[in-house]
Amino acid sequence: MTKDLYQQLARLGKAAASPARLQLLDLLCQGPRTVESLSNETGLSFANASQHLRVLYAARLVETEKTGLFVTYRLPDDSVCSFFQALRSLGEQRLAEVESILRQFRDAPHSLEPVEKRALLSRVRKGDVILLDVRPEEEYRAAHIPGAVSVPLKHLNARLATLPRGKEIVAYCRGPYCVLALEAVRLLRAKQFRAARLEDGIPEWRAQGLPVAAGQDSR
Amino acid sequence: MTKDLYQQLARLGKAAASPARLQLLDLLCQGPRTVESLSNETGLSFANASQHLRVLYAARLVETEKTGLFVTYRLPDDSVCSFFQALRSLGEQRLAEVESILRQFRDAPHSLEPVEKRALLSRVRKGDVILLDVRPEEEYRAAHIPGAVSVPLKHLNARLATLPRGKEIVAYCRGPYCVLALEAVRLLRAKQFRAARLEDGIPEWRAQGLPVAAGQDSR
DNA sequence: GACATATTCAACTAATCTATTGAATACTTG
DNA sequence: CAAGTATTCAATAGATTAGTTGAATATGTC
Repeated sequence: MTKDLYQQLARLGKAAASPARLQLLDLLCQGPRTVESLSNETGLSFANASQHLRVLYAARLVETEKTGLFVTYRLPDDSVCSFFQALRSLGEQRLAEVESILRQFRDAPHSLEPVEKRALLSRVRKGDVILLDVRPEEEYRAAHIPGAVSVPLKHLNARLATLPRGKEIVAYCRGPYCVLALEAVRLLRAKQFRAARLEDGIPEWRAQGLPVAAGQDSR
Repeated sequence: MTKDLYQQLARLGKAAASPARLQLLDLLCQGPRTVESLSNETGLSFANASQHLRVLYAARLVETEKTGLFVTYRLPDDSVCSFFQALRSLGEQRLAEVESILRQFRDAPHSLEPVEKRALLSRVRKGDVILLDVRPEEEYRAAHIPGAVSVPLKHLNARLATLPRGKEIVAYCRGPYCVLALEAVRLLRAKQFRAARLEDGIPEWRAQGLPVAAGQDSR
C-alpha cells in the first residue's frame, strides 16, 4: 500500500524534474497566464510550453480556464507555490550552486536590508517611500504589495519623469532570484534616483502574513 | 542566471522523481542506516539500492560515513526531511490517490483522535498509558518519543506477556502512511488489549515542537 | 464557409533513466 | 596473502522523457 504512496509522490517529483516546468510554476506563482504569455516570458517554444503545461496539468499542479481562443493556466491553490518554495529552500540549504546564485543577488549593491517589512508599508502609506512593482502589469493586477505603483521594467525609462526625485524608491519583482528589480535599481541610480531593491516577491510577502492587494493601480 | 536556478532545482526534482528514492528518503527520516539495512527494508536489490543512494548523494540529499566494511547513509539535516514532508503534503492536497491512501489509514479502527499530544506525554509519564514504538530497534535508538518502549512489530507476539492488561496501549511507527502500528493495534486487540494507533512518526512529532529522545530504552 | 488564431496532439529523434548482471574496489579476518 | 564481505561501478537493454516539426482541433471573425 505504501508503494502506491511513493508512486504517487514520484508523479509530483517527476513534474518538478524539468527546469522548464519549474520556471512555468515560478511564473504562475505570480498569477494566472495564457500559454502565449508563458511561452514569451520563458523563451520556450509554443508547442514545448504547451507540452510542459500538459504535464503539470496531468500532475494536478495547474488548472485551466478557456476563454474564447485563450487558455489561462493558474495554480489551483497555495500548496503548489508553497511546494515550489520548499524546493527552493531545500536548494538554498543543500546546493552550493543555489546558495551562490542567491549570494550574487544579495551582494548586489543597494539591496534593502531585511528591515521590518511593516515599517516599509508604513513609510509607503505616508508617502515617504515610492514602492515600484517592476513586473509585467498582468502580474501586478494579479497581486501586488499595497501602495505599490506598477512600472514594468520595460516602461521604466519612459516613466522616469513621473517619479519624484526627492523620495526614496524601492523596487520589487518576482522574488529573491528575479533580476527585474536589480535592473530597475541600476537604471534608477544611474539617473540619480535614490533606489533600493526589495528581495521579496508576492509569494514571499504573503508567506510572512503581510497584506497583499490585487487589481488595477488605484492612482 | 535564473535559468541556472531552475537547472539546479530540477536536480532536486529528479532526485525525487523515483518511488524507490522517495522510499529511501522516508526511511532515512527515521534515522541513519546501512545499504544492507535499506535494501532489506525496501525490498530493492542491493545494487539497485546502492545506485539510488548514489543518485541521492549526487543531489546532496544524503551523506555517508564508512565504518569498516559498512557505509551508513544519513540525512545531512532536517531540511531534507522537511522537503519530503512538503512533497507529501502537496500530494495530500493535490492528488486524490494520496488523499485516499491517507483516508484508509485514518478510517482504520482504533486510531487515536488528534488529541493534545502533550496530554498523551503526560499520561505516559504517569504510567496511565503504555506507548509502544513498533519500528525496528535501530530506528528507536535513532530517535523516539520520550517514555516509549521499543517493541518491534516482529517481536510483539513474543513480548505480549510483558505488557500490562489493565492499561491502555498506544502504538506508533514511521508516520501517517506506515502500516506497522496498524498491524500492532490489530494484533493487540485480538488478544484483548486496549490499544490505539498514534498517527505521528518522529518527524511529524518533532515538527510540532514536541520532545524527542534518543538512544537505548531506559527501562 | 473560408480564413485566422490559439492551443494541443502525434510522430520522430536523441537523451536520460531504471533495473539487472557481472566485475571491480575497499576492508576485515585468519 | 588468500578468502570473505560490503559496496560501488560499468555495461546493457528496455522504458521514459524532452524538444522539434507538422498536423489536428477548437474558437472567433467576416
